[in-house]
Amino acid sequence: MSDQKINHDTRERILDVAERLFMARGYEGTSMRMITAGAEVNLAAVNYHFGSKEALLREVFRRRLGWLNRERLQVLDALEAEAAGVPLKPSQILEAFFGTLLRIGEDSSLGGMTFLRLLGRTLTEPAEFIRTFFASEYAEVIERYKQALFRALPDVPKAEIVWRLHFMLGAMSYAIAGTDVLRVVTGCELGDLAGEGAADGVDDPALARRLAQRLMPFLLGGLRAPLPSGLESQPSSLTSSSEGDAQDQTSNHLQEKQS
Amino acid sequence: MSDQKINHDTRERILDVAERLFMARGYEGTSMRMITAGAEVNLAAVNYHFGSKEALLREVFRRRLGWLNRERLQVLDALEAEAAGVPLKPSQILEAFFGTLLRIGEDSSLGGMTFLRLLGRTLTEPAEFIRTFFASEYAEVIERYKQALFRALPDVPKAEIVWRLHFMLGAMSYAIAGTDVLRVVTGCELGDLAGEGAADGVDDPALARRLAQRLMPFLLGGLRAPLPSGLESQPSSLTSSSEGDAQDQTSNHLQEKQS
DNA sequence: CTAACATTCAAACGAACGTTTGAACGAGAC
DNA sequence: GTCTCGTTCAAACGTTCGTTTGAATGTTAG
Repeated sequence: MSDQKINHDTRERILDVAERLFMARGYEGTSMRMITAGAEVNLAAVNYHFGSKEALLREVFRRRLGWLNRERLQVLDALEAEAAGVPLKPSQILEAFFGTLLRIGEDSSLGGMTFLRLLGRTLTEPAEFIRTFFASEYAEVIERYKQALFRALPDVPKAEIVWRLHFMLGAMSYAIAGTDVLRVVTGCELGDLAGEGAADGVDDPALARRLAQRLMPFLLGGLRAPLPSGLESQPSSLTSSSEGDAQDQTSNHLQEKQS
Repeated sequence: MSDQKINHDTRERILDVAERLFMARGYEGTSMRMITAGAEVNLAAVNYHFGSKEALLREVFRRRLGWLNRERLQVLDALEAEAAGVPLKPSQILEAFFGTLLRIGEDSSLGGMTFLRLLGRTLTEPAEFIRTFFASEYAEVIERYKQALFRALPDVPKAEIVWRLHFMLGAMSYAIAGTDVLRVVTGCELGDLAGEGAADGVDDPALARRLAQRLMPFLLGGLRAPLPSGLESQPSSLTSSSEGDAQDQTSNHLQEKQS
């Protein structure tokens, strides 16, 4: 078992190029010939090293998601250990979840903005095997953070928390991936958008920091918004089961006390 | 110019099937043979009636976006006329923008949930011509609502408003399109999620209503969240130009007074 | 009837797709 | 030297892609 990294040069070069191309053109929009040409390797190299195009995509993500999942669980563990039984504040949980993610964008050895944008965009890829893969990769972490949010907001219906977690994931995913729609929104008249276009453009690692700074307050505001009013007066079987608890509040159970 | 709807049967059937398939499998993942087989027309029919696959996709959207753009402008016009110079409340603007959109999901003649999900998913399609098309289709409406938000929140930096508009678009797009990630989030332990799975599943028009009810408070909460703290102390040239105004606030300029 | 027209059809086009093959290469062990 | 083994290579595999063609069809007008 000396060192098995005899020829990881080709492998890594393929992974790097695939990561960039999948980000820019999507899975179906990227051909093996684009990848191998970009990596300056033979066409057969992908199938030799990874087996198939699908397996290549999985490996592109596995290379990065290991760190992300580990770090997210670790940060949450540390927070909960430090709290010693006291429920965490929602802001702490969001910071752990989204802050850890956005740190990827600042560190090119973790994938940088390229992988961050790939991650955001791939969550909406329609291909079946991609969604299956992500479901299995994310399941444990999502579950842990969901439970943490349940404990942090005991008076909020769990279904509401799940919805809002979903909304937050969407805002983040979209914010990361959608440089184009952002340009549509901004470009109409406001081309300067606080540093956009400065430095290295969309690959600027500082962009991740700025993004986090903007995104976190938005997410927290959304998570702690007042509950929808007509929630309990829904006509049909809105509450199918196990939802009879704590559904009759109207406003500020969501305020976390400012420390 | 008698009536030019001699044979819109084939056209409409193709558009319906294409809409559904583009939603389920994406643009690149949908072949002309799937479309024509599903619509039970000849393979050449698409090229005969629409010219190309790209033109077909554009027509799929044009068929629906006309109403949406018209309605959105009209609702905003009505609101501003009624207000007679007084700035609108953010909640009114969001209701006009997102409420109009979500109404599509309740009305199958406007496209229903199928088109709504297609719309959400297509915003993140990587193909160049799709983004170009959307940019031109959305530009006017986005600009109008952006300006309305600027007037509604005069003390908030414009760049911040643009960012948050972007976040809101993302949360909505994702919430609509992402039934799968939602299932990952929910399916872990909470399979009942307040009516999910009831009635006709994801195509249930009532889902749009429930979604709107959940989404609007979240978006409002995010839009009116406190501004990020370290905004003005950014090291590099964060404010490149025309951003010297009203950037030094910290908290509650965003509260709209409750009426 | 015929002529003109819009539409449908089966068949084929060339290009691009992911994958496989079998020979060639090159370093290390014996 | 030879043999081995991991890797690279050019070439081809069979399939599917979007598009085009030209004849067949049905409808309408003169």
